[in-house]
Amino acid sequence: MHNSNRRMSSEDVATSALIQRSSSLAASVYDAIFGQLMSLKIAPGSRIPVDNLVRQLSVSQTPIREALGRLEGEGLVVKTHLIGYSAAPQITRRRFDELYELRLLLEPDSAARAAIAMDETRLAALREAAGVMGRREGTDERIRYSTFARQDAVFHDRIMEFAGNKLIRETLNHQHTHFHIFRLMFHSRVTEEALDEHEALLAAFAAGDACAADKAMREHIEHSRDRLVLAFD
Amino acid sequence: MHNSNRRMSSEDVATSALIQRSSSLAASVYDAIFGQLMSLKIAPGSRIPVDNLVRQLSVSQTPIREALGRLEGEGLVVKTHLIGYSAAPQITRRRFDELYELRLLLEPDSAARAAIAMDETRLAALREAAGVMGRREGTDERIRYSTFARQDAVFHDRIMEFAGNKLIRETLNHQHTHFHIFRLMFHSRVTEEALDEHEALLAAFAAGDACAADKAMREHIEHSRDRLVLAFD
DNA sequence: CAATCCCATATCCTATAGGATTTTATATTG
DNA sequence: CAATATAAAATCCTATAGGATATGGGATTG
Repeated sequence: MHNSNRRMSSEDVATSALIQRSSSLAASVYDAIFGQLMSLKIAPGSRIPVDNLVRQLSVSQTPIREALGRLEGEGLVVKTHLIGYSAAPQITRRRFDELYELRLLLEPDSAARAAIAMDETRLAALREAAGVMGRREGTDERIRYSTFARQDAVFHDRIMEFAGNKLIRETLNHQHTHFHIFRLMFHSRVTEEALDEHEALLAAFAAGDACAADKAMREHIEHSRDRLVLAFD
Repeated sequence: MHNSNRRMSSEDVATSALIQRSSSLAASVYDAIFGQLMSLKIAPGSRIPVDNLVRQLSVSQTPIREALGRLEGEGLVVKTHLIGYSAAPQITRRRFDELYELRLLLEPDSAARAAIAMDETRLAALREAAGVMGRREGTDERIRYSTFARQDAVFHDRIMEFAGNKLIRETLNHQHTHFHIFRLMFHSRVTEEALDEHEALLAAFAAGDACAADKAMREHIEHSRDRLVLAFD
C-alpha cells in the first residue's frame, strides 16, 4: 500500500515502518474523530454520517465503524439502529451536579495523599503546570480560555498521578473528556480566582500538609462549580 | 412510518417490528461476546480471533469488529495492531487495592444518602435483594457463588440507585464489570459474614440513619476486601 | 389551503474478496 | 542436538458492492 516492492533507504524504514507498526488505520481514524469532537468541529448531538468520514479521511467504512464503535464504548458517541451515529448530547444540569459531587468525593482525598507523597521534583512539576497558566494576556479570549482549560486539566491530572491511584485517575480523566466539551461550549471567563486557588494548593503541597491540601482542593472544586453553573441560565 | 404498506396485527408490531428496531446485528454480537467474557467462556488475556466469531455466530466481520471496538472502548478487550483482539488481562493486586479504595470513597457516602432518601417501597426492594441470597444450601458451590455474586451486585446497585447520583452508579457498575470476572476466577467461599453485614446495612436503612449506613457500608466493603484479597496468595 | 401519499435520494447495514503481516511448523545445516 | 532459514497456514486489515431503511420534497386530493 504505502511501500510497494521497491527498495527503501534505512531512513524510510526507520520512519514509515515504525509508524506503520504502532498505528493501525482504525487508530488513526479514532484520533481524527476524537479531535473533531474535542475541538467542537463536530457539535454535541449532531449526526456523524459514515460516508462523510469516508470522503473526508479517504478510508473505507470498516476502520471508521471500528473507531466509532470504540467511541461509543467510551460514551462520546451514541448509535441508533437504522439511524446511525451521532455525537453524545450536551451535558445536562443534573449531570453537571453529579460530576461535581463525584469530584468532591475523589479529588480532595487524592490531594491529601499527593501532599503526603510530595517531594521536590514533583513540586517543581506542579509549579510548572500551574505557572504557565494565565500568562497570555494579549491573546484572543477563546484561544486563551482553551489554553487555560488544557493547563488546568494537566495540573489536576498531575496531582492525581502523584496521589498514586491509577484507577481514580483514569475515572476522572474519562469524565473530564465529556466535561471538556461542555466547558468549551460555554467558555466562561478565566477568573483570577482559579489561579489563586491553585496557588493555595501549591502552598499546601509545599508544606506537605495533607489536611490543608484536602481543604484547598475542596474549595477549589466548589468555586469552579459555582463559576461554571452560570452557563445553565 | 416503520411499518411499510401492509397492515399488521398489533401483536406483530409488538414483536417483530419493535424487536427489529431495537437490535442491530452489531448489538446482538456485542451481547454475545459480552456474555462469553462474563461467563469466562473467553478467559482473561486469551486471544479473540475474528474469524472464529464469524463461524461461531454466522455473521460477517464488520459487525463483529464494530462490537469489538465498543468493547475496547469499555476496556474489556484490548487490540494490538497486526495481532488482533484479546480479552483484557486479569486484574492485578495493585488494581484490586485501587478499586477498593475507590469503593470506600464512593459507596459509604452513597449509603448515607440512600438512608436519608429511604421509604417503605425502597426498603422492601432492598430487603428482597438481600433476602434472596444465601438460600441455596444444597446446590453446587460454583453455581451458588455465581448466584450470590449477582445478587450482591444487585443489592449494591439498588443502594446506588436510591442515593440518586447516576454518574457514580454508572462508574461503579462499569468497574464492577471487570471485578466480576476476577471474582469468578477466584471464587472464594460465600461466608455468612457477608449476609450479616447486609443485615446491618438494612437496619441502618430502616432507621433512616445516614451515619450508621455510612459506617456499615464502609465496614462491609473493608471486610469484602479482606475476604477476597486471599486470592492473590 | 392543508393534509396525505408517494417517490427519489441519502444513509445505514451486511456480506464477500483480496492484499499484507504474523505465527507456526518443517526441514536443513553447523 | 540446537539453531536458523524457509514455507505454509492462519489471521488481520482494507476495499468494494448490493440490499434495506429512513428522510425529505413534490404532487395529488379533500
